[in-house]
Amino acid sequence: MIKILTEIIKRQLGDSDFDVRISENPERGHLSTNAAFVLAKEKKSSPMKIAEEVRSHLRKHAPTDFFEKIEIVEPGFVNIWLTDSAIKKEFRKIVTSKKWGKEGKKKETIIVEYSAPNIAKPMHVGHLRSTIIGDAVANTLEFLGYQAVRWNYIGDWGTQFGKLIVAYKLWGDKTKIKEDPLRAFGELYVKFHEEVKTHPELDKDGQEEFLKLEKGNKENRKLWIWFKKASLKEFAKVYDKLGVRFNTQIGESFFEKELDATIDLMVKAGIAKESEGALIVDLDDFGLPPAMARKSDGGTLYFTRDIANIHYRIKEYKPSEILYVVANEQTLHFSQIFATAQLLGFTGEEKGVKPIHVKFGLVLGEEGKKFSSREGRGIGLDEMLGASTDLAQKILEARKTGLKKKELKEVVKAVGLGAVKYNDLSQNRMSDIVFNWEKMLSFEGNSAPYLQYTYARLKSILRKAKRIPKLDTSILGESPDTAIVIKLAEFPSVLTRVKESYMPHYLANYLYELAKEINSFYQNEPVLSASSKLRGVRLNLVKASAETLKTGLTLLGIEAVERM
RNA sequence: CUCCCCGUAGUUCAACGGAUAGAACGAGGGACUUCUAAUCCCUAAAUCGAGGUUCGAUUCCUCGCGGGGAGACCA
Repeated sequence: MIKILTEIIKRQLGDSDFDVRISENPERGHLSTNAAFVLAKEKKSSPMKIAEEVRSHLRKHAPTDFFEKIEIVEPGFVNIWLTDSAIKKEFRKIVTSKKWGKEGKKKETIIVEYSAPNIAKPMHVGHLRSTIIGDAVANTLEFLGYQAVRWNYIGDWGTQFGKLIVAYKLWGDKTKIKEDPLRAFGELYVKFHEEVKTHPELDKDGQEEFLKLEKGNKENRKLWIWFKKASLKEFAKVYDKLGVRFNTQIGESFFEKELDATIDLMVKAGIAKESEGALIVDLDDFGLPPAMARKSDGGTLYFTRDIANIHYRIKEYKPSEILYVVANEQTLHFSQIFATAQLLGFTGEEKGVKPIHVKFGLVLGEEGKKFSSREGRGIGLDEMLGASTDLAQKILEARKTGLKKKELKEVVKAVGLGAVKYNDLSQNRMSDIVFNWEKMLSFEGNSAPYLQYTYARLKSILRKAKRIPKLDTSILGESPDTAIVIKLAEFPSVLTRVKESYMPHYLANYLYELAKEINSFYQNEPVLSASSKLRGVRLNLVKASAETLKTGLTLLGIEAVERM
């Protein structure tokens, strides 16, 4: 409905960045738009005049019997009242659609790189952000019909492995690694960086060991394979717990063979030059510091591999967009990658590929400082999930839900995990998150358990109703009922917004608003005991709301539970 | 020194250039014989500062201030 009106205005008056939204106040109708202001600025005309045009175009091109009233308010707002019949029709559309908001298959492929842990370091809350944001983005893209390539770009190459090899040779403990590889690697990593402070020559040793690894040294190669295998196994467990999946886990090492060719490409294109023994790409024209493609000892860097990577991705998948769901701190790196890719002719207007850094703020410790894996600080994922599920367990047991053991376990898992995910996804991804146990473990108010609880309550009503009658809108109730229909009608445009901005918190916020409205609704308006016709309408309303909540939660990677 | 992100109730966050700046937690008050009180209803409480652009600025621009991050041989 919102999309239809937006389309009409766009077709008649121009494709600009205005919006049609639900009015905040019933005095301003059901819907309102700022189109007149936006278009007036472009056409250098007066908003009031354009508003008149908007009104007449809407009247002419919308389905018949759609508007009750279209009002123009100084200095150019357009407020729309829909007819009962238009609202009923929309309601019918929502109820009869197989999955409300889902769109048909599209041809575009979009690569989403997310999670991307380093095998020499344990995952921490920072990786968690990338993983859940990326997962939510990829889910939404697929729901909207795009081909999403879920890519876990494993950090399995680079000087860090030289360092790890040095550390292992000096202090490594085989049995410890076998017991808990990620913890053991983490400890070695921390130890190395501690020792470097007093023995700076270790850094050089690390670089040498990495160079040996790059050149194919057998012993280092063997160690590296062992480290990688052990880590991947642990990662798989984590992803399983999180309920996250990928299409590919191709990591940095995959591009090892292509690095010479990539460097060649840069040299031939005339964008790489020698400097102090290293090879650098000058990016002055982009206002960026130069990027290093090859170290003075001949070793390669993250930058080199990412260039090879973007080249490969474009050739292999012909994507329309490549999303890098990576923390804010790497902004400079991606600016350099994107600039270089453009210089090499991989991307650009006419190529049809848009690389996008979907960046997000850091997770800061409770004291507001960065978690540093070099110093071994930070909160582990297990610790977080553990605390969260423990609390869910405690609350559920106290509630005497009568759930069977097996079901209880599943609900505990869904609630515990959901709370952690939602805590992250409900916030604008740009801002830093100050890690806060109290907030993360808040199962009230704006939280995943609130949404899950709302869903469970709605399902409970539906269960008690036994049968959901076919929708008969002849008496769609007044304001509280129609307000919810209109809220449901907003869902598709929310998804569009998530796609355009890659901000899943718009969806989280929408679900919260919807849940609040429907909660308030059934608190005040009887469903089961309403007169038979109204009961039918309301049951359908409850059903549609429940389904939309479930769809939205699923897109966020959060499970909806039937009872809790 | 340069660049990037952020700055909104006591706290943690919303507000896609729009109309009266919304929530949650916390504080105070109220609602379970009635579809699960992880709920609902009510009250108090905020835009870092100074300029500018605009019919209209929390939002855009400039300059400050404060916090976080990044700045060639890590990723």
